[in-house]
This record gives sequence, C-alpha cells and structure tokens, in this order.
Amino acid sequence: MIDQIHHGDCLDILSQIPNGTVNLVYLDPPFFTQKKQTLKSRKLVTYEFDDKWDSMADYIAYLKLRLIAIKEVMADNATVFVHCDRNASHYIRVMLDEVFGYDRFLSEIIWAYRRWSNSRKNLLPAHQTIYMYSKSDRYTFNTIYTDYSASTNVDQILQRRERNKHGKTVYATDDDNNVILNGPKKGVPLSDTWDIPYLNPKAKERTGYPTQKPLLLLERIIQLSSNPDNIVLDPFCGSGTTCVAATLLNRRYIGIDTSHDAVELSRARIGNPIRSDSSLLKKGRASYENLPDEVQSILNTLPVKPVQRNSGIDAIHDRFVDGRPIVIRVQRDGERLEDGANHLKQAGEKKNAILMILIRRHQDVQQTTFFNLIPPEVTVIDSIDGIIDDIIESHLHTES
Amino acid sequence: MIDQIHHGDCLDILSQIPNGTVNLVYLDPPFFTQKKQTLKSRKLVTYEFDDKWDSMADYIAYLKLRLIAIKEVMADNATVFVHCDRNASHYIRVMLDEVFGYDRFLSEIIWAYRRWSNSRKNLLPAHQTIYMYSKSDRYTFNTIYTDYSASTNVDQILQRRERNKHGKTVYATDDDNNVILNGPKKGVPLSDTWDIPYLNPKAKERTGYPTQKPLLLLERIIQLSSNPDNIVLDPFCGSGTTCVAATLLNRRYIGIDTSHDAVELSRARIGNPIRSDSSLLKKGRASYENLPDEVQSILNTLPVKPVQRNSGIDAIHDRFVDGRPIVIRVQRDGERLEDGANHLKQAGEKKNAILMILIRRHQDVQQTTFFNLIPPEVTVIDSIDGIIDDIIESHLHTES
DNA sequence: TATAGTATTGAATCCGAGC
DNA sequence: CGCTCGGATTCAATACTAT
Repeated sequence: MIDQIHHGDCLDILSQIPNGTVNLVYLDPPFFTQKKQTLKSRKLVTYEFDDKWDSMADYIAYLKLRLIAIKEVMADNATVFVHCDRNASHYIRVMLDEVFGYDRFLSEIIWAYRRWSNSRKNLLPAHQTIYMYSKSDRYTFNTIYTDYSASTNVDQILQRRERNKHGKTVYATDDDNNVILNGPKKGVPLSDTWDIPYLNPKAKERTGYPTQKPLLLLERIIQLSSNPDNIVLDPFCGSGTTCVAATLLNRRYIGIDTSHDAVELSRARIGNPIRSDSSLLKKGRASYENLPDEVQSILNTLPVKPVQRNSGIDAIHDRFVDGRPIVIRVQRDGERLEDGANHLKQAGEKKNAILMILIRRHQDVQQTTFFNLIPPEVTVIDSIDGIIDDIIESHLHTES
Repeated sequence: MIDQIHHGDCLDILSQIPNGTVNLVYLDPPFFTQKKQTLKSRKLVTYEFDDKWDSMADYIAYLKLRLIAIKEVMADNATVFVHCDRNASHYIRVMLDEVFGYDRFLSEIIWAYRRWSNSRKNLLPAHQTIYMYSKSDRYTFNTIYTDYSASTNVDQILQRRERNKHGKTVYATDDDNNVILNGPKKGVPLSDTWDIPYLNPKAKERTGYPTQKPLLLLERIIQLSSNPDNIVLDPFCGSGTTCVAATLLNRRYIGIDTSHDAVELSRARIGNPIRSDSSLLKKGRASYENLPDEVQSILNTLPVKPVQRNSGIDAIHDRFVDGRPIVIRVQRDGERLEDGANHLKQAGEKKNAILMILIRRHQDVQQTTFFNLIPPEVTVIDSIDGIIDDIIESHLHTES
C-alpha cells in the first residue's frame, strides 16, 4: 500500500489500509461544479432552501462517508486537513464537527493569495480554507517559526537541508530524528493565515491538472503535523502534489484518485519532482517592493499608480494626455539630480511618456548640478519638504 | 430613530424601524464566552456531541431570530455583513443561508491581522470572518481599487492587449508594429482578504470593549456597500465604531446595544466630531488618525509632529527657529484657501509661531482667492499634486 | 430566459538582452 | 558565464454578448 498511488474510490481503497496507521491526511475533495450548477439553476427556478439542502446534503453525505473511513485509518496522533473553498466550507465543517467532534477542531487555515481577474460586481475571491482536525488531543504538532512578515523569507520557514549518503538533498534531522530548524532566531510562530502565491499560469511546476496546489502549501502542512517516515495519506490526490511533498520531506505516502489520468500523472511526478524556481518564493514578496519608504510616502500623496519593477520610473500618473502616460520619479537619498533625470528620461522614452516629472528631495551635496545637465524633457519640481527647508533658510538670512 | 444610539435588545428596537429602509447592516454579535467556556468544560468531562449541539443551537436560534428581523428592515438594495470568529462561523453561515438564501451569499471576507502570542500546540489564530449577504441581486456595490502587485510589470498597466488569430493574448500593435497604449487603468479590484492591523490590546483593556473593531475595517465596509445619506444599522454597536465610521463618511446611522455603558460610550464618541477620543486610540502613529487621509499622507512625507485637538494646526515642524515653532496646515477638501489661512494664523499666533505654512491642495472652485485675502504671516506653498496638475495644464495650453 | 461563446484582466512566471 | 532588468506570455475567473 505504502509509497504507491492507487486507482479507485478512496472508500474502497481505505478499507485495505490497516486501522490506526496513517499519521497525516490531507484531502482536497472535488467541488462538484456541475452539481452546483444544477443546484444553482434549480434554485433560480424554485428558490427553495430545502431543495438546495437536498443537493448539498448529497455532497456532504458523500464526503462524510469517506471521512468516517479516514478516521478509522488515522493513528492516535494523526491530524486531518480538509481543503475547501467558500462554496461548501461551512457545511463541510459542520460535518467535520459531527465526525471528529467540535473539540477536535484545531485551526481554520486561510490560504490567501493574489490572483488575476476583473470582477466588478463583487470582491475578488482570493482565499481558500483548510480545516485542521485531530483524532485525539495527543496529535503531532511541530511549531514552525516565521519571519515577521509572511512569505518574506521562506528559507527560514523551511528546515535545514543536507545531502544524505545517496547524494539526495534531504531535510536535516538530529540523532533522535527530530527536524533541525534553519537559523538561530526562532521568529514568530506560524499563524493560521498563510500568504502563499497561487500556482502561476506560467510556472513550470504546473502539470496542467486543474486544481493543482503549490508544493509549498503541502510542505508546510506535512512539516507541521508529521515527522520523517510517518505515513501521509491523500485520498483525492489529483496531480500528486501531496505525495511529491511527502517524498521531498522523507515521509511515506499513500495516494488515491478515481481518475486514471491523475494516477498516471502523480506516478510520473513522484519519479521526477519539479519544484518551480519561483523567485517570489525564494526571495520573498518584500524583494519585489523596490520603492524606499521615503519615495513611497511621497507617491502616497499623488494620484498615481506605483511601479515596482522599473529602475527609472517610480509611478505612472492617473492622467494621460493624448493617450500617452506621465511618468514620475522621486529623487533617491544621495542621488545626484542629473543621474535621476537621466534614469527617468531613458525609461520614460521607452514608454512613450508625454511628460517626465522628477521630484527633487534634496540639494546636491557638492552643488554640482547645473541645469544644463538636466535633459530638457524632464521637469524637475521640489518636494514640500525641500520647499519648507528653503523657506526656513531664506527666513534665517533675511533675519540676520 | 435615525442618527441615534438606542438602548435595548435589537429585537425590540428593530420592530420600531420601518421595513425596507436600512441600506447596510453590520453586526458583530456577542460570542457568549461564558457559555462557550461552560460548554467547553462540560465537554471536557462528558465529551458528548449532543450536549454541544444543544448549546450551539440556542446561540444560533438567538441570532436567527434577530437576523430575520434585520432582513425585514433592509431595503431591496441592502447588504448585511456578519462578523464572527472561528468558533461559530460555520453554524452562523448555515443559518444565514437559511435566512437569506444560499444564492444571496456574496463574499466570505477574511480580516487578517498579526498579533503576539505565546505558541501553544496550535497555529496562532490571526483572522476573523465577515459574511456578506444581500437581500436581492440588486444590491449596492462600489468597487474599491487597490495598488497593483509589486511583481506586476509596467507594460501590462500601459499597453493594450488583444487576442491574436490563435486566441492567444498578446500586446496590441499598429500597422507599423508600434505598441498601442491602453490609457489610464483603475487598479486592482479589492479582494476578499483584508490585511488590517488589529487594535492595540492596551486600548482594549481601557475601554473594556474587547470586540472593538478598527475604523478602517468599518469604513471599507460602508464605502463598499452604501452611498452618502444611506442608513447604516449596527444592532450590536458596542463602542460605536460603525456609527463613527458612518458619520465620517456622511452616512446616517442607527446603533443599538443592550449595554447601557456601550450606549453611553457610543454617544460620546459620535458627539466628538473628529476621531480624537484619545482614551480609545493608541498613541503615536494613531494620532494621525484624527486627520483625514489626504492630510495624513502629506504630513507623512515631512519631518513634523502631528498635532491633535487643534482645528487650525495640523503639525509642528521638527525645526525650531529661536525656540519658536513652525506650524503647518494642509488645506482640506473643499476648504477655501483664505479660510484655511485664517484658521492657521489664529492658531499659530497663539503658539507664537515664527512661520506658518499652509499647503495648498487645490485651486478654489470659483477662483475667488485674491492673495491680498491671505494674511501676510502665512506662507502658502503648493502640494506636489497641485504643481503636477499645473504642469499638465500648461502643457495642454502650449500644445494647442 | 437559459446557455454557449467571447472579451477582459493581473500575477508571476519564462526568457531574451545587455553587461 | 552568471547576473540583473524588463518585455512577453499563460490562464482561470469574471462579466458581457449573442443565440
């Protein structure tokens, strides 16, 4: 059974797993989109709550049957993570209360991400929910410490890595098989709100399977609630992310899926696990935020769109002239005015800007700026801070 | 009824509100902490599921009765926001489905915040949930736009895109292969996951209202789902944050609370026109909270100390001349320059200011300002925003 | 009025150019 | 050759349009 992907309904496969042997269960059940559609269309016709309940009840009954079976195979120290979205999360959790008990609820994990879309009639859905329940109060829990802000430095979240005798990269453990955490500072204990980027459409990690989850999400779950050589079960394994993560973290896995294609895909992935070389994950979100505080605070006073990924332009003004943009740059600490102006000019011309505005924050230390060094395309204006300083200075001079 | 805080059970007060007149409801019902604790201790001894259900059912029945009454007073375009935490959110949402209908669900808003706590054998709870339901599908919704992600590149904001013959999305070009610009964009629609700082725990202790919510949270909700002069109802208004936010945003309010102290506190907070009840606010950065956002953001760029409780002066500059202060005021929306200048002059003279600086944010609508109306003691300088607008205008004129 | 097809869009990647 | 910078691309969730 172990370290295999099984094809079939998990209800059948689960009965072949010895009771009390699984240490961690993660499940990402199907959402029954068609059913919900019919539910919706039926609702639009009848608008009767009981009708909806009937349909939702079917879905919940299907899940409940499988969760009861899952509970059987769970060890005494085991934890279960149920992944759902806003459509049915509340009914799922009521059912989980029934199966595991209200007091066995541990956490409502929010997986928050940013996503593309153009929703206009509603708030953009940008999170999914993972319910965490235990079988008993003797569950495994490894506290993970994070840096102050979420997803800034994933290396600190992850454990230390080393090479084993076969040359494979594995997570380091001490003699007692306890994980070794990375770094001397423990940091802040992980909260129940996880800012993990959505698997990007361009990511190599993508397999083409629709509901594929990021490896980091599963790695975090597995680290949190299992130890090396523990058995991790995913009864709806889909593209196999859970099993890949378990392998990478030296856990053993049992994967199950009803789709033959999913089983094939999972098997292939475990043989050749590809981890996306995501610079966002590697360097953290903060590394993309290039604008210094003093620049950002000036931009905050203006009707502009800040630009982080351009070294010459800090922002684009909300007003356009003849369809052409007005680009803005704020002088940096220690930056000579002419250097800032040339940066801005180069970048602004590429974007076909109609106006390029440089906000001067300070006088050059050596007073080397001559205005003939400033390109004529660039308009220089003073920051309020600078103007006030000038007023104070001129006041001092008139007084003396 | 309107613009008042009422004392009593909302079930009674609601019956006095005419049906279909309320445009927005926010409620932050009590969590029955004692009940839950007895529930929990009882559970620890008996661990009986039915016991818990009975108790939870009482709580839900209490809420359901009130939500049915709330639905009655809601206008056709109204929206309701129900604030809850992980303890009962699922049961509350099931009940909301029953009262408003599964299809009237709009969003599950996650309010995420960071806070300190000692790590137990658990993830640190750091979010609360707000369910958003409408009465009909003709609900009011004003999209709020936010900044683009730091990882977004400029070209996407600037360039027009289209689909080529293969259905791929590509950047549009004209016949000469030059890129076509897109014109101004609005930004990213607000998502359902809100990262808003929690109130200072010390402030909680002082007020004795542990559930006090940040103003920003309520302001966002009110902006999102109501228009000026609409009626905002909070049936469990506590310290009155909802009513304060409604007042600040020119909405009308109805507040209800069973606690006499809460009603008194709410009335006091609303009676104070600006957010200056220092006993309710943390010190330091929060002192900016008395000031409108547009004033606050400008002061943030300057080396100044913000001033509270002074209608003429917004801040005092860090530099002093001959031991005398330099006082600063930022022109308000819709405020005539001469009015602002006179305010500043009066207040500044009392403080023996050596310089009084008024930052002009906009031209007077009727161009009635003559500079001889500005007191000579006051120095007027333009905000960067205004200077840029002038540059754009003069550019337009030289072109034509 | 229900359904199918089309347009729009932002996040974060991949990848090429330049140093 | 390895790095950084920035331009191009993918794709799912929406709204919108046509049938």
